[in-house]
Amino acid sequence: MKNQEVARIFNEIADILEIKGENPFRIRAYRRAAQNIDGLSRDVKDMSEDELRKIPGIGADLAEKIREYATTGALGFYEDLRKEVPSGLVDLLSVPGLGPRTAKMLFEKLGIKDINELERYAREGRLRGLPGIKAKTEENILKGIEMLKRRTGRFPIGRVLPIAEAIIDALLKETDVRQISVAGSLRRWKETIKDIDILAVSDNPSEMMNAFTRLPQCKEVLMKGSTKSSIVTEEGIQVDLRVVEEDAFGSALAYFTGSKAHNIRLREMAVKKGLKINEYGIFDVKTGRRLGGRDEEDVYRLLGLPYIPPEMREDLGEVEMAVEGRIPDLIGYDDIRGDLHVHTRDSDGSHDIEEIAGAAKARGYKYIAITDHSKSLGIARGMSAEEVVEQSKRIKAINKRLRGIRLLSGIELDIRSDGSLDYPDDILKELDIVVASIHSGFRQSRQQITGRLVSAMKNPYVSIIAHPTGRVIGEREEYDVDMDEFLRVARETSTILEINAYPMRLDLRDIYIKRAKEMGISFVISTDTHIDYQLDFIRYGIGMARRGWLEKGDVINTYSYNQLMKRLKYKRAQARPS
DNA sequence: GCCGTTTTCGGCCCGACTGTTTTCAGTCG
Repeated sequence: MKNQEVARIFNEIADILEIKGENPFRIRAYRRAAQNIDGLSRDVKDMSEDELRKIPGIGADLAEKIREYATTGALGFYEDLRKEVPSGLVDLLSVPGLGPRTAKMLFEKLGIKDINELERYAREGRLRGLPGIKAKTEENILKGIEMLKRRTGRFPIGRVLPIAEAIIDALLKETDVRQISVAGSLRRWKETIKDIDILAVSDNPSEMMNAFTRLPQCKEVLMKGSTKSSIVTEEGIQVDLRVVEEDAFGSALAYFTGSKAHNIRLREMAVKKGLKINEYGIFDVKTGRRLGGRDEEDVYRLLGLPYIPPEMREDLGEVEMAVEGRIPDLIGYDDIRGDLHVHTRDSDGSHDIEEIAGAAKARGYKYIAITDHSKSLGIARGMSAEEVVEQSKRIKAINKRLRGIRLLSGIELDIRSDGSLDYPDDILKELDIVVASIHSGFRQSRQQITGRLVSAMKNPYVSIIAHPTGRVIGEREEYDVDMDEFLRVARETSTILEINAYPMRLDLRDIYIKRAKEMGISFVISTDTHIDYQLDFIRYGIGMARRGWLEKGDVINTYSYNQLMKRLKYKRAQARPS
């Protein structure tokens, strides 16, 4: 996928143009284009010039630049630009508090052209005396460099959300909170999170600030003010708490939830309607009168739009959809009726079948599928064909005893590195559900990997492809799937695609979900549970599904048991020669 | 550089904070 490369180059162009002091709107155009390309599910190198120009923020010029890069592997404009500014100088912009104007000035006055030189000059006290720089600024630059050095990057949402919830619980318990909510990318359920934003209404803000900075989770207080404080947790995650007036809670929540690009779109619309939106409310520009802001809905209502759920607020077409009144009715966090990817002690899970069934029933589920590993996965104690047959019989017997929940007998079937499957069809056809997935040969060529997935989907008994891209967030890249071909065959064979809710996977990811949905593909949201509490991971999968704009009907494990069984049989019936 | 119920030029989101200033520039989200 060339998209990430193109996005990186456009961002670097924007950095260089900033240092050069170019037109800020031109710079913004590059950044917006970079962001929209990064969020694209199709590879730009497969897109025609016309298709490229349909991407918001891409006009004739940038479409041509993308094409040049996609076809030649280089971009002349970028290469020329890089000759004008030393590459280390661009890195200076990553120092918090140091922007393009300062970077340029440092280069021109002192010849500083990378972070190491900057640090040396600052330590020696040789920055002070430059225009606008005294001891304090010098100190802040050193602090910024320190922060950069121990910057921990982004954390998977599965690690961050529980921390945020624990903090909110503690604040609810210990202080006089009227309203409280997470905001930021966490509220949008992004797969990775940089910091936690919490927004609250309180009669006693200073009490909140005290309680917040004294939390057991707090390792370091970065700043503490009367309505805004920041701390760092044990895990190295920054948490910001802001207290606002009750009348402005809605507009502040919209503002701090973002995304920035989404907010900009809303404010552009507001300007055209003679309105002004900020974190304090929605105002009539002419009269200065405040029109709303208590509830988040006010913001959208006053713009004449339907409410846009946080998970959609990425400026990836949701504003246009809202204008047309076509915001989808997203799947809800309580809509799942069963988990269709669950392991037991028969392979590498921690519970026996009845225990995990009980845990699922306790969560209100109506069914679960037992999908232990097949034999090729030796390290996970994969089951032989005989063992699967035996397990399937056992499940049928247990089903007769169980009340209130049904078990599907299934398998997580390994797609071997040569593309063959672990069991013959006459075993598979006896199972209720077959979840096929890749666990080996991750580095094979695009052609090989895609070929394996395609041949698995063409098997009439393969119901679902689990974790289709194989990525592990922060650890393992996606393997090289030809997504166009993969989705085409999924559609053609009525194969269901899994959204694996395991927090380190979240696979399929949002951008592919959105595209698959447009093609009319069905999904399942599953946890890949190995121990009972992992059943609760389902919400991360739902968050991802909502980011992919899925509705309840797109997801088969929102169906009743009977509907579900009908859908599972559908593919087998399709494939049968008439 | 993009874009158009203010269409092919002339606009382009909004405010807070900080450190340096004496009215503001730079940076950030």
